Amino acid sequence: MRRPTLHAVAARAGVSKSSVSRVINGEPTVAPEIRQIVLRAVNELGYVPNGAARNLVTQRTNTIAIIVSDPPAGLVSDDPMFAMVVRAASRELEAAGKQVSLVLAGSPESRLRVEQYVAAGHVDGAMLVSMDGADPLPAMLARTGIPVVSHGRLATDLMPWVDNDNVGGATKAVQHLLDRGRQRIATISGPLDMPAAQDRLAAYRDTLKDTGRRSIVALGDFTRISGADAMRQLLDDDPDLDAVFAANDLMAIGALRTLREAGRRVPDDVAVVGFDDIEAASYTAPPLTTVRSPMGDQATRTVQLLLSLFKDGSAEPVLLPTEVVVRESS
Amino acid sequence: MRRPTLHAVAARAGVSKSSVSRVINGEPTVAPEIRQIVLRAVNELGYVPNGAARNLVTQRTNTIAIIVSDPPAGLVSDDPMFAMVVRAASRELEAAGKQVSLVLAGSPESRLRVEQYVAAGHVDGAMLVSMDGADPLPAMLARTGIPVVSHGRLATDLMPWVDNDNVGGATKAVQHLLDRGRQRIATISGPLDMPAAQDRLAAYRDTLKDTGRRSIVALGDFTRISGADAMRQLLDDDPDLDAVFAANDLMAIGALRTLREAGRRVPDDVAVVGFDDIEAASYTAPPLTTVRSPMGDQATRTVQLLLSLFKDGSAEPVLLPTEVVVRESS
DNA sequence: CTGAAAGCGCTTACAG
DNA sequence: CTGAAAGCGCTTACAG
Repeated sequence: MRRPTLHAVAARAGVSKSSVSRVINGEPTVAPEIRQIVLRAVNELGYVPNGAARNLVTQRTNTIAIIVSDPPAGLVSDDPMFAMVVRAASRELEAAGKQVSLVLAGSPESRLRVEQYVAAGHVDGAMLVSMDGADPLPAMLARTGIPVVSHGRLATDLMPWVDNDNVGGATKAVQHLLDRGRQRIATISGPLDMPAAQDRLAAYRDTLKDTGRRSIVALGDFTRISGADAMRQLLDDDPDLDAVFAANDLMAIGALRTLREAGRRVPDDVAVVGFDDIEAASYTAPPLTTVRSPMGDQATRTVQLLLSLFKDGSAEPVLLPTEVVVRESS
Repeated sequence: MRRPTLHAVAARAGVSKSSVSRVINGEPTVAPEIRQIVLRAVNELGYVPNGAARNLVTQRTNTIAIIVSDPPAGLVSDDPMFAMVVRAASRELEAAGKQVSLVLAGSPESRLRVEQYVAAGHVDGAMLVSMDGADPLPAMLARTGIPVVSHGRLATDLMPWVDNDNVGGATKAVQHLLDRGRQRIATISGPLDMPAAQDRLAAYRDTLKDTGRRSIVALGDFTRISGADAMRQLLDDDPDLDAVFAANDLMAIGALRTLREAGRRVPDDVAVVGFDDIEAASYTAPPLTTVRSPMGDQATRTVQLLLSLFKDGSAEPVLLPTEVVVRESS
């Protein structure tokens, strides 16, 4: 059995399709008795308007794409931040009556698919998540002309974004370690093609330089295992280090495991500070000192930015303040 | 500037719309020279077919909904399993040329929205994630007549599903603790309206009963904090317990924290076993013994099940084998 | 306030 | 192999 159409409802109610359409869309210029009759017919037939037909004629889809730049290795989507972002954004979009289309753009081919998808008019706007500096996707999407925002600062000035104050947060983290009297403070950096990693590393370097200390840097990719590996390398390079600032909590968790295996006590021998304040940070042994963005949901704000873009046609980037949450690891 | 239409391409190429359509859709019955001309016009104009128009006429959308039953508290989406499921499913669907529509259905209102959304023909099929036994959504969706599968066994027989062998896995976990010589084995259960939690608890009870031991049960909701709380309660109830089987890794992580705070050594005083083998299980102190489904991606299989449903019209439930991964916590 | 008509941008029998 | 025509199911000026 086919689904009933507007035509069927009109026939049953004995009115024109125009009137049915008006009732369905809640237009005020409909006589109460007609509204009644139509609503009854709608209920009796279980009518639901066809989405494709509606999209075609209104030229809108009420759908927003969440486009996540997830490398083949799945670095991004294994991060608890990914789930938080997707959830918070979904909620906010649902509250605004929008549908969510999730697109994981990993390979170059899938990037092409994304472009086609957007160009086909499937979505009214898009939110980019976790784009690295070299990614061609932001430029592609900006070219399509639909409203786009980025969750996370972009290297280029293609669209408004919402980000944590990475520089401020990392500065506070390193300052905290200095305040604790730590002398040899190392860092585990994120992948340097990502602005967040760049900012956190730069802040680390600058803060140490102000005190005349030298930087001790190992490179990770924001995963636990990379943090563990980087920590091992740092201990090799400088066995006397007494503190490490990891550019995110996952790498800090990896570093904690390496320190435990190496017999270093935390925080007695080595203090550890992370970044993000994911839920797991409260459950490490010892619980992890880290940097949190207290304004809460960057993702929620990103969605709001997108919505304001629809309303006002333009929007300014947003930088959310960050703060150190001191626990027992430092 | 409007986007170019099929009509514009036809005009530029000097052929009919039919021919352009055939070229776009790769139909073989097109003369090579016409194909050339059309493709050139497509490129010159940057033509991309309008998705809504296509959906309307073909009565298909090439879109699959991933519908996640996420309670207001966000229990599900904070779970690393959520991210894994979404990622694996997205990949598999993309490989099959499908778009992904992500729907988080928490409140009763949003369930209604989901029904409308599906009834509006926005998706060709759906994959349900983490439905509890009382959820009306599966029945709703089964009624719509579109192909639907469930990631996780359903209490009712409404659609095919893919699940881990929860009973087998939990049985092996408890057996493992018995083999280690543990005498008083407690469990932290998941929420009992979820089939996975029911199965794991039942298997725990049955395995212990076979040895004449009594069950020691505390209730959690699959979150870390609930595991921590439940562990505290278990220690109150039975200070002499020497092992605990948590129904998922997150609760096991919470239990580890409580044990640490209570001064119990793991595994010397209390052995701990989890379930799922999430990445974090390798990073706890000590690393967590847990149950893994080695066939890997339940989500990938669920998508494959859905695709086979499209092809064959029917499909059988799939149960994936599980195995214990022994680490240092037991 | 209501209805007939046009049109959104495609695909797909049907003739030729 | 190609094109003219119908039609997918809606919304929206336009008359009345």
